[in-house]
Amino acid sequence: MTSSTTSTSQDGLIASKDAFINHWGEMGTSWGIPRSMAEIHALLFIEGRGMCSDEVMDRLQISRGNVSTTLRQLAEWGIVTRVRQRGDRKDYYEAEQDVWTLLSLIVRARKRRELEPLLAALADAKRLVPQPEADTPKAEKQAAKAHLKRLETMDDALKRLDRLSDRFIGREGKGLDVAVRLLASVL
Amino acid sequence: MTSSTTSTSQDGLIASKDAFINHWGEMGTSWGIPRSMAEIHALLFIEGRGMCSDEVMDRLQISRGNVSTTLRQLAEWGIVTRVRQRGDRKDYYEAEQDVWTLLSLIVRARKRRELEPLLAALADAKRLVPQPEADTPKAEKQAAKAHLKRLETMDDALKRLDRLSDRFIGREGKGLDVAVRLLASVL
DNA sequence: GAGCAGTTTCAAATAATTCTGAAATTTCAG
DNA sequence: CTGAAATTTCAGAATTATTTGAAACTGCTC
Repeated sequence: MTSSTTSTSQDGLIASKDAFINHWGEMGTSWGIPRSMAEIHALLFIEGRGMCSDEVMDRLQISRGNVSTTLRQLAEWGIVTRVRQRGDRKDYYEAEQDVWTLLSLIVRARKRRELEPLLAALADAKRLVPQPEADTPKAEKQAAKAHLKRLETMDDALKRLDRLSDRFIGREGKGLDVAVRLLASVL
Repeated sequence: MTSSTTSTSQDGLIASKDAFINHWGEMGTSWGIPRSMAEIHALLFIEGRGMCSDEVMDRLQISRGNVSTTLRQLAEWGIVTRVRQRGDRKDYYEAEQDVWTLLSLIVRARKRRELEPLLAALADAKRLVPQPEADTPKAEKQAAKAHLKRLETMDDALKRLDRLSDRFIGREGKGLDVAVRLLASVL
C-alpha cells in the first residue's frame, strides 16, 4: 500500500482544507474576486508553506496560465510572497499568515484600485456643476446647490475613510488589529 | 423652444449627475454589485427625491423588469425606501441620504449574506479536522494541530469583525460615523 | 366583474468575466 | 552558445452573471 492510498487522518485534514478552500473561493466571487484567485490564496494560506505552480495546478485543477497570472497578481498585492530555493529553478509562493496583515493588504489593494479612482471621479463631478450666473433662475440655483451638497457629503465621507485606511495600513499591518481592539473596547 | 430643448445650467447639472451615476456604477461592478443596481441607487441618491420605476427606466435606459427587481432588492436592504403617494397608484422610491447610515446598511446586508455563512463554513471546517488517535503518527498530529490553529486564527478575526459590525450597525446608523471619528482622533 | 395601471416573474438573450492551453519567451546550467 | 525547465502571454473557449421583454399577475376604480 502506497502512501497515496493509505487511509489515515490525512483524509480528514484534506477534507477540512478543501472545505476552507471552497468556501473562501465562494466568498471571493461575491466580492468580485475570481474564484480561482480566492482558491489559490486559500490553498497557500491553509497549507502555510511555499508551493510551486505545479503543485497548485494539480491540487486545484486550475490551468497553468491561470495559476501563473493569479500568483503574480497576488504577489503584486503583497498577499503572497515569491520565494526561491537554492538549486531549484522553480518559484515558490507563500501566503501572508497574519490575518490582520492580510486584511490590511487587501484594504490597501482595493483602496488603490477603487477608492482613489472614485475620489477622482467625484472631483470631476463637482467640477461639472454649473456656476450660477446673474440670470440663473432661482430654482436652478437651488438645485445646483443641493446637488453639490450631496456630492460633497459623499466626498467627505469617502475621504475620511481614505485617510483612515492610510493610517492603519501604515504600521506594518498591525494598525488594523489595534483599531479593531480599540473599537471593541470603546464602542 | 420647449423646456426640453432649452439650454440652461440644467445641462451641466445633468452632466454632473451622469458622471456620478456612471462612476458609482463602475465601482459597483468591482465590488460584485450589478452595474444597473449601483446605477439605480446612484440616481436615487443624487436626485434626492422619490422616483417611480418609469422615470428610472427612462433616465437610465434599463428594462422594466430589471428596475422592478433591483428596486425591491434595494428596499430589502434598507438602502432605499418605498413611498406611496395619495391618489397615485405608482410606487415611488427614495434613497437613504445620510452617507454613514448608507454605509452601515451596506455593511449589514453584506454581513448577513456573506460573513455569517463564512463563519458557519469555518465551523464546519473545524469539525472536519481529525481527532488524533493513540496510533496517529506524530507528524500527522502536528499537521492537524497547525491546520486547526490557522482555522481558529481566521475564525477569531472574522468573529471579531462580526461583533464589531453589530455594534456600529446598531445605533441607528450613527455608529459608523462615531467609530470613524473616534479612530481618526486616536490612531 | 371588466378594464386598466402598475408590478412582478422568469425563460431566453446578451454581455462580461474568467479560464484554458499551446506557443512564445525567459532563465539558467553546463 | 545550447537546450531543458520554468514561466508568461493571450486569443479563443467556456462559464457565469446580468439584462431584457413579454406574459402573468395584482389590485384598484368604475
